[in-house]
Amino acid sequence: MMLMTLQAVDFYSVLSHPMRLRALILIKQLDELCVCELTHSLGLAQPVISRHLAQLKQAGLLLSRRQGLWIYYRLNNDIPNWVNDVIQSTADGIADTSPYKEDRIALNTMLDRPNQACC
Amino acid sequence: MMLMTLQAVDFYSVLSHPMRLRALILIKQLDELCVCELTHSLGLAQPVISRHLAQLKQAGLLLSRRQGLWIYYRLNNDIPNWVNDVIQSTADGIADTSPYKEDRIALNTMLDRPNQACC
DNA sequence: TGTATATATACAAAACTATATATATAATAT
DNA sequence: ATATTATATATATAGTTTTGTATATATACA
Repeated sequence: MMLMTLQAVDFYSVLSHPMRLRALILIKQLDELCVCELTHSLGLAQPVISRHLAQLKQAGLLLSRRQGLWIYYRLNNDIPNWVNDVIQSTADGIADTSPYKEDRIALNTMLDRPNQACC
Repeated sequence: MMLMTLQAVDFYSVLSHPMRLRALILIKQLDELCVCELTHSLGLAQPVISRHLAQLKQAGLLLSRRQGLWIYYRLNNDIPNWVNDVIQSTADGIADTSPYKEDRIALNTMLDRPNQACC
């Protein structure tokens, strides 16, 4: 598998939008989320989140897979080490602050998550 | 000294411009640089670099001091730990690649740097 | 097949960001 | 004082990014 060449400035640019940063932090914590879960957690219209996820994917930070009707997004691990370190430090630094903490809570209060064991 | 409250998304935003990232990486390596040294190294018009430096300073990443006619910019150390880690990882990851490497070379070939011992 | 659901994309409008140019400020030197 | 140099800021313009709305695609299921 070929290592992604990710320019530093493209990395910073793609995370310079509040919703993209929130999506990345949430996905990092939950491993994999579908578009509807992100739409619910972040309170965004569907085309908006789809476009932001497309940008994160195109930058090389996310990968996606389809499962039935749902498309699941997860972190790409095939990124330069320094990018991985930066994402880790950022998540460690901010995941328990607002609005990232509340995004996790919003996800947990989502009633009809696909593929979640009920009760 | 009061710890800077720096929002993650503002941090990513301010580094999402190629010239601001280059300026930060160069300043981190050289400890302190004046506007004319940055103008020379990055090949920018003076008002352009001044405005970018103002943005880095306003975000809390840089501090400045005047010495005679020159204004010197340096890293602010009074930033959240995770921000410091992110800057360190980024610098370690990219400082020896283009165009950051060449920026250092351009600085070294600057003939009339202020306050540099001659020969 | 047709209908429903999840997601993606196109396109125009709105919001935001960066730049060029001119001018202002602040220190120094004569 | 006046002139010079380094830097900062204002303003108009140009360029880029984001959004709302509508539409397209892909799968599931009757």
